[in-house]
Amino acid sequence: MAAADLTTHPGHLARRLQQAHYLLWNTMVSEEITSPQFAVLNTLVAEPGLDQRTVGERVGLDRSTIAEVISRLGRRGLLDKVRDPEDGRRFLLRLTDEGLRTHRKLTVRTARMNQVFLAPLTAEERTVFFDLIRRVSDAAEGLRNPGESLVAPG
Amino acid sequence: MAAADLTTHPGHLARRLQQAHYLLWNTMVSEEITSPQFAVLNTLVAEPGLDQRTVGERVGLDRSTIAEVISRLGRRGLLDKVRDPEDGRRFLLRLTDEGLRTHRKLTVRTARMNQVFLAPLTAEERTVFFDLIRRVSDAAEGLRNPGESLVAPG
DNA sequence: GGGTATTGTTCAGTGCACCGACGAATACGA
DNA sequence: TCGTATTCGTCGGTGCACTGAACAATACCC
Repeated sequence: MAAADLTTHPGHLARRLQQAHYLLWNTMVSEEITSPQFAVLNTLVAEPGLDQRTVGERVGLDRSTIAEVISRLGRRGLLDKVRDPEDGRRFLLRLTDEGLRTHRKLTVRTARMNQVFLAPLTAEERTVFFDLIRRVSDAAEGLRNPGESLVAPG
Repeated sequence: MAAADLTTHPGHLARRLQQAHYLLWNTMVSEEITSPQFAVLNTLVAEPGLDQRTVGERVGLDRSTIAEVISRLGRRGLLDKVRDPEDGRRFLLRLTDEGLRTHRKLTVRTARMNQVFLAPLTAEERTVFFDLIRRVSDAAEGLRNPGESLVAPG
């Protein structure tokens, strides 16, 4: 059987896109704080006091991964975890002052980086770019829990 | 400072897209062979006897990562490494019969998976989707080695 | 109120992905 | 030809990402 052309394989393209982003992030935004870590900071700016699982849901990370990311942010002193007094299973998360400062600083740099990253595209193309990726991702995500947002199951 | 909207951040979208793909791959293609591993098999079908670094270049992986991927494929008996008699630094890579069989089987499944993954998009949208992602990735990759493919430096 | 189910977190295991440093082999230049 | 530079592969370290299993706390139902 002949070899396939990887440039028409969305998975391959998705990986390359993420690598390209990773690279640019490292040079233009931060070598310490990663993009997923920034996503967590950003979520906690919008909604302070969320529990760990919900933060993971917001940024699209599973339980194990979000636990590690949060542990790193905690070690760096960017957020605090406290047990929820109303539900002993949860930890409530809140940014420290240092965490807020870091978020503010990185927000500026991230905006600059996105400009560079998207520079090859026109304004209309960027809109299409976002729309197409979101539609594909959402559809695949929907295949994960069949019937999740449909009528109540049997 | 207000929190940013992650749905307009290409890095966040790229990560989500790759996760969605990873998920679908796992359920529709293989739980043992991953997408990067398939990319390596595919490259060696097209160009048997490549050395490790070149394979990495073809699929977009750095030396460390490609070494691990190839080591796993070797452990599974899907490829062989032999020292290049003409250049003792290199290992030449070649698929085993088992590797060829695996590639053939996964090629079929991968095509099916891509159909499902891209189902939300029309034929024209898929073309645009590929084009936009490639342009952004290529441009970012180009920022990595400034002047690499330009006129001779200095 | 007590047993069962669910939920939040953690842990172990696997795999991708990067960087920087190292050793071995080769290529090049004085 | 000899020394330096480059190149290929490896190794150690960090971080993301998933699964499955374990554990504790809570919720629910008889």
